[in-house]
Amino acid sequence: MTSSSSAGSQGHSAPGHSAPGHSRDDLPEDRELRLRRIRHSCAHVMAQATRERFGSDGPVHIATGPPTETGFYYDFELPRSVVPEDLEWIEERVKQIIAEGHQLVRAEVDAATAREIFADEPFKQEVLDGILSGHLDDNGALLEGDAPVLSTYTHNGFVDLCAGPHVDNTGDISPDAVKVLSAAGAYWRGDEKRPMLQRIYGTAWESREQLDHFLWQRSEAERRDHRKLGRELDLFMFDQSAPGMPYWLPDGWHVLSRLLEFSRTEHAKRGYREISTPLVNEKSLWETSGHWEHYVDNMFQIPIDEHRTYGVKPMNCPNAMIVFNRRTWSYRDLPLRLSDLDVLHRHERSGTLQGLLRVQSFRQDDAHIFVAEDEIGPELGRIFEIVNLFYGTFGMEHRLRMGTRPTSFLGDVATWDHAEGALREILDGSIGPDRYTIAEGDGAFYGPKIDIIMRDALDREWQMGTVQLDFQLPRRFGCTYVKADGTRETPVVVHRAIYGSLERFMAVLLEHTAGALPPWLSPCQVALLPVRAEHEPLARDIMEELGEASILARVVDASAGSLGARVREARLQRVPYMLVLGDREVAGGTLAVRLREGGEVRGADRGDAIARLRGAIQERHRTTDVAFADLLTDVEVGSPR
RNA sequence: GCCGGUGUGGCGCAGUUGGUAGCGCAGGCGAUUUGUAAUCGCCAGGUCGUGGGUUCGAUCCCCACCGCCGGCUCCA
Repeated sequence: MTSSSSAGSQGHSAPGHSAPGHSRDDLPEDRELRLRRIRHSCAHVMAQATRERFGSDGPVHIATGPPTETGFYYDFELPRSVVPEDLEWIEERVKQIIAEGHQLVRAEVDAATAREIFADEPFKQEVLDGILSGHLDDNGALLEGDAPVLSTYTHNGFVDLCAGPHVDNTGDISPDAVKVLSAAGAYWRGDEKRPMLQRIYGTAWESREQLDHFLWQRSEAERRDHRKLGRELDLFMFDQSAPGMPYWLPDGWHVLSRLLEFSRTEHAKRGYREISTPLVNEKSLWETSGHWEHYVDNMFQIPIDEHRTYGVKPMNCPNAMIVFNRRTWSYRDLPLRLSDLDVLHRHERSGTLQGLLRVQSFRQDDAHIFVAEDEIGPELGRIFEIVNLFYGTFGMEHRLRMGTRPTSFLGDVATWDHAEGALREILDGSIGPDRYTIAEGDGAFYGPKIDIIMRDALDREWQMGTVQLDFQLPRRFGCTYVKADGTRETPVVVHRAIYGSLERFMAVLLEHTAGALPPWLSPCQVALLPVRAEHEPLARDIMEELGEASILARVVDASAGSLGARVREARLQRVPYMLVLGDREVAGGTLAVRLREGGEVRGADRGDAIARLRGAIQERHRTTDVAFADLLTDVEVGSPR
């Protein structure tokens, strides 16, 4: 896990915000275990309450109910849909049962007894099938070794098949630290071909304060939702006629363009050459690439007549192969680095779109590198230098995940082992052995990969950048280069994107910064606020000087409202710097600089202040205070509002 | 695609037990010329997501479709 501070997304005061409810010598693992026990037990209690609630309407079948990172859920097959009143009722009942203080009694049972106890529970029978066959645990995951012991936990007459652990007594749980949150559908065993069950989510903590803190965090997340910020800051929009296809508005497009510009500049320095290729290609290209076989469901198709169909590109790689194949290459030309920032379209199943996080049209800072097999390692090193530069620049928390050979794969094991070894080596060297995870079998079918994972405001994880090794596409397209001995060899292709989808990156960036973008990305970097109309000439004069220093400024005239109103508006728009211009500034020839992150410098030398603004922007500082730190007497760190 | 919810002026929301709708902010106009988070007044703006059905009459009831929200599945 690579992390560092983010621009102003922290530092709010909150109910119970200061280290909720655990002492200093309290080990994190102990706390985790206690929470797991509480939550797991809450799931059982909720299952009992739910059965009571729905029992009169028809049969209730319980499935499984594990603890989660912040709470718990339980899956049921119910005689009718869950409505909000049900959740209220269930929550009250859960609290009641907890308060009654029931023992949770563990019992080990043999298979026949277990079958008997859960005779009316088809899902439990299936769980038993799995456990007894010795292959699956109750989440359906593969197990190693002997079949485990079967155990049940019973409280208040409610029996559940469960390995535990649980609290000893429901009295160990604080009823007012438990809340039933929501209901949603979920497939049995996560398999869309199996029945849809109803899942009820809840959250549970050690204390009321911890619960309040959690709920406060959720409301904060709502405030930082990039969709909301996109509207408020007028960055992007959607229209019903193009679901999941963002319209980038002037300010939003400005930000996105700066991101692209940064990418272009840094890649050009490193030998990447940018290309742009057709948006649509005739179907035969997609047949060659294998997309028509493996990816049609995600492709927009354009039928031209009964003989021809075009496919809108969901990826850039096939066209990169075509570009490569236009001539003969020597080993001296490798690695050949072709970047491509074109728009891609992927048709997604309805119900999966999520603001900018999951869209149907987007662009990637994509590149395809044609490389000789023995050059993979060094090239990966160069890629991770870019990764570190980018993610260091934004200072956003992320983690890396390596995906290894899947069960169904192309090519031979030796090549895979070699590639995985190269990836691992580069990760250990440039990131650190403990700073990435391995997802066994999670690689692409054509090669292993490393993904950059980030979290959104609601703590959901998203794949951002990716680095993938591909041994298959160059083969399918007959790509070759001439080796020193005159023979031909197929190059390996490295697919890589650093931001990943620019749209998704923008979403996460907005949520991490709560809209307070780093000044170098801001569509307006400085707001010039003349106190009265007579100060407007000074404002225009300064704007011109800022313009010469490549600083984006806007004058907000006095006619736009009181100074207070204009300051408020500038803050809501997250403008990084505000210059209030009045009599004092006219008289002294100085500037009063107010910083978005808090703090103000009055009487600053005009030339010096502008130089500092320019420096902060050019150096891509993440917050406004860095460049003025030595001048500030009272710096508050925190996001606006 | 599946489960549940939802759709009223640019945004955030009321509302009509069925008789074609209001509020705040934003916007326009006028007054106010203001030293760091909202100056005051007036005005304008909506075929209540779309298409069917029931009804004398539908924004409200029913059906279908579309979008959006939360999950599941899938994924950058």
